[in-house]
Amino acid sequence: MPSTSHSSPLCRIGEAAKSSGVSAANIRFYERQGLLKPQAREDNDYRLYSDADLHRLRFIRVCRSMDMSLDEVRALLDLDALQKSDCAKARQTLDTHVQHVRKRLNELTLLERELKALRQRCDGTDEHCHIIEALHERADESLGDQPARRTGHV
Amino acid sequence: MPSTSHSSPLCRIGEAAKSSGVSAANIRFYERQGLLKPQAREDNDYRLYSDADLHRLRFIRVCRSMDMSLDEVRALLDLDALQKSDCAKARQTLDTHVQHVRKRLNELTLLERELKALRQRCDGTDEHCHIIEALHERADESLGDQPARRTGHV
DNA sequence: TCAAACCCTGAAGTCACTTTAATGTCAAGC
DNA sequence: GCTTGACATTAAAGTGACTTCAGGGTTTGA
Repeated sequence: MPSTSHSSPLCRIGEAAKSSGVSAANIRFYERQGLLKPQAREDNDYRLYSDADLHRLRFIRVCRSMDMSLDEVRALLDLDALQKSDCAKARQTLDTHVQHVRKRLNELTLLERELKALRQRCDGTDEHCHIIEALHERADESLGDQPARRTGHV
Repeated sequence: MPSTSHSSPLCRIGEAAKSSGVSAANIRFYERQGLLKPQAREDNDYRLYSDADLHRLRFIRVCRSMDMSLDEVRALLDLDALQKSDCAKARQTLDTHVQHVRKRLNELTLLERELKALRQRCDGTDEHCHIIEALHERADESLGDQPARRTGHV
């Protein structure tokens, strides 16, 4: 039992995981990353989370669900802790992030168009596979152009 | 007079990198992953790539630029090597991939909308930062809903 | 009493790379 | 002959955001 006192709503990591939608392993990971510390530990070293902790955890999850990097989330949390609510910085963080998302969105839109075109070249009516064929053609075409690599982010 | 000898024009890794847009370190990485082997080695152990190798490398790059995983690329290369041109499997690989891309595209479209809305809540005219405020609200709202995690792919 | 379900830690695995470190090769210039 | 610099080699570690595993300890309920 975490605590017999009804006025302290502390919960263990499993409960925290369930209520936040973040896995226990992930919560521990966030702790190692310095994003979240349980308010207390039981005698047996079990982590105990307060409502404020759970809120912070959900805050992190909301940001992550918006594809912000942990560094961006950290920035917002720190900003928030300053209590100054430095609006300019928060807006900048968000603007930068929106740009990332938009860039990736454009890339994917173009990509979907390409894949659709590629897919249409082979509808099964032909003996020969035009998809692999088309990829070979592209490999030949791409003799001189740019790398066009992914960032891994967004 | 053009040479009648059909000696293949082999190049070293730096040249291969330049001509394919894939970094030398990345080419070595692909080799470790079993995707590409240089046709030969010099006496000093320098890798030597043939035109066919370079084509294969560009094939890989084209697939990667379409966000296929290395496993998907491997599948296509293997399929191609079978010479059977198993169209059904190629189509399946592509269809699965298209689905990934589309899913991610939808996610990002919704995300952009959310971020725009979030961004609009704070235009600097107010003292208090509504962005962080809004994130806190969302954290409160999200008490009961699903994790909504990313796959890391696409 | 005992098994299932929970918790702990540290370490390794994932993906697609990049970076670093330490070493080897080779042509050009002094 | 010697140095400089651009290339090449390897193994190993770092990246981000986690997950999974190994090997324990603790709690809970039948």
